[in-house]
Amino acid sequence: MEFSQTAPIYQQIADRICENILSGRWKEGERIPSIRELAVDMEVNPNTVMRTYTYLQEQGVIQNQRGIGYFAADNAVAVTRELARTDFESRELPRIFRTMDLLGISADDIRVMYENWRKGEDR
Amino acid sequence: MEFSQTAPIYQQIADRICENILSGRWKEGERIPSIRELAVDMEVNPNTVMRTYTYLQEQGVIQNQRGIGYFAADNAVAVTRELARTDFESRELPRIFRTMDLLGISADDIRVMYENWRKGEDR
Amino acid sequence: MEFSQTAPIYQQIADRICENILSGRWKEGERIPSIRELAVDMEVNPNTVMRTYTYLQEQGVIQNQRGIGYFAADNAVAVTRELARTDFESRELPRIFRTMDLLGISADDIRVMYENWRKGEDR
Amino acid sequence: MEFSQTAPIYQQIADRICENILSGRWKEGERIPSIRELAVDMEVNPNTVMRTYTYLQEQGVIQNQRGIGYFAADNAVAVTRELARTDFESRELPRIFRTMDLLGISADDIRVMYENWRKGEDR
DNA sequence: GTGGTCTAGACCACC
DNA sequence: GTGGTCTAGACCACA
Repeated sequence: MEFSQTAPIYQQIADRICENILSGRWKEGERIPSIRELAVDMEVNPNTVMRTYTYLQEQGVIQNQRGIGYFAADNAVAVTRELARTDFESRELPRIFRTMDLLGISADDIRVMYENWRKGEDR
Repeated sequence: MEFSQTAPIYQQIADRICENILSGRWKEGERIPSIRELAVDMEVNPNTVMRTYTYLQEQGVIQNQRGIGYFAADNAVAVTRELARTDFESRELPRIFRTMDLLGISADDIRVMYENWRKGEDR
Repeated sequence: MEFSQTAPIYQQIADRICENILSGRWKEGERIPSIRELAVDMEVNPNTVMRTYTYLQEQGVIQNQRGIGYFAADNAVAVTRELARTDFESRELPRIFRTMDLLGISADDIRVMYENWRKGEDR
Repeated sequence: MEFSQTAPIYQQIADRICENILSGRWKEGERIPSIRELAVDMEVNPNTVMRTYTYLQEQGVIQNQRGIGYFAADNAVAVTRELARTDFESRELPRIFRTMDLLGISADDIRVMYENWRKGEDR
C-alpha cells in the first residue's frame, strides 16, 4: 500500500480500518486481521500496526481478546461515525472554509467537483 | 501569536504570509518585515522565520535583495493562488470527499455550513 | 573532514554525496548513512547534515523512508548528472569562457592542463 | 545591471572593472568613474562601489588621488592579468576538471563549446 | 533507532 | 542594518 508522506502511517492505517467499518465490509463484533497479517498485507512494520490497534482500541472502535485476536466493537459503526464527524467538523471544515474564502471557491464549485469525484470513483 | 500544535510553526507562518499577500495587505513588490522583526512580532526564534522565508523564496512567493531584505515577488498573488489551489485540490479535496461519502454529508450540507461560517466571521 | 572556507559546509557535503552517487560507490535505491552517522563521520553538527539531506531530497537525489532512513533515489545517477551538468553549463562555463577570452587562454591550453591534471590525480 | 545571487555584488563589479581594463576600454593611468557615478549607473548603493574600489586599490589595480578621483594604475593591465590568472588556475580550474571528470566531458567537448560561445558573443 | 522541529546564541559577509 | 551559516542541545513523533 502507498502512504502519504505528510500524515503518520499508523493514522493512515487507522483511517483505512475505519472506512472498512463504516462501509460495512467489516461487521460489528467480527474478528479483524491480526497485527501480523495486516503488517504483511500493508508492507509495514508490525509495530506500526500495533500502534494503530492500540489507538483504535483507546477510541473504542475495536477490542482485544487476549490470545484470540482483535474484534470490531459491538457499536463500532456509531463510534467511528462520531469520531470521523467530530474530526471533520472541528478540524477539517474551518480550514477548508478559510481556503475557499481566500481562493474564491464557492459552495457551488464544491458541489460540482464532488459530483465529478463520485463519478470517477469505482463504487 | 498562538500556534497550533499539529502543524510546524514555520508552516503556519508561511500560511499567514500567504494570506497577507492574497488579501492584498502586502502588495506585490513591496518589502516585507525583516526576519528579526517578524521573529520578535511572532515571538519565535529568528531561525524559524528564516526557514519560512527560505521556503517561500523557493516557491517564488518572495524574493531576497541582499543586505536589504525580503520583498513580495512581482507575481506573488498569482504564485500564491496557484500554490494554495494545487494543494487544496490535490491534497485536501480527495480526503474531504471521501469523508463526506462515508458520513453521508451532502454538498448541500456543506453549502449550509459554509454560509453559517461566513456569518460567524467578522468580515 | 576538511572544508573550504568559501562555500557553505552543507553544500560541500552535498557535492560529496553526489560524487559518491555518480561514481557508483553508493548504489541507487540503497540506504545512505543516517544523519547522525554522517554528522559524526564529517565532524559537523547533525543540523548541518540535515540541511544537506533536505536539499538533496528536494532535488530528487535522495528519498526518505520514515523512521528508517534516507535512500539514494532509484534514478539518483541520472538526476545527479542532470543537476551537475546544468549547473556546469549555465553557471560555470560562461564565466570560464569569458576569462579564457580575456586572458588569451585557448581551448588547446585547457586540454594540456586537463591532461596534466589527470596524471596528477591518483585514479 | 543584473547581478548573480551567488557572488557578492562588490566582487561582480570588480570583475566588470577588470574586464574593462583588460579589454583596453579603460586605459592605464586614466581616470575611472567616480564612486557616485558608478553607483548610479549600476543601481547600487555607493557603499558597495566603495568596497569594490577599496578592494581593487589593495590589489594595485586602481589608485586614488584625494579630492580628484580614482585612476587605473600605470601597470593595471599586468596586475589584473596576474590576478585573474592566479584565481583562474588555482581556484577555478581544479573544480572544472573534477566536474569534467565526473560528467565525462572531454577537453574536446570544451573546445567545441568554446567555439560556439565565441560565435554567440558580439565582439 | 530514525528524522523533524525549535530554541538560543554566536559569527560572518554584505549593503 | 540585513540575511546566512553553524553549533549545541533539547524535545517530539515515528518505525
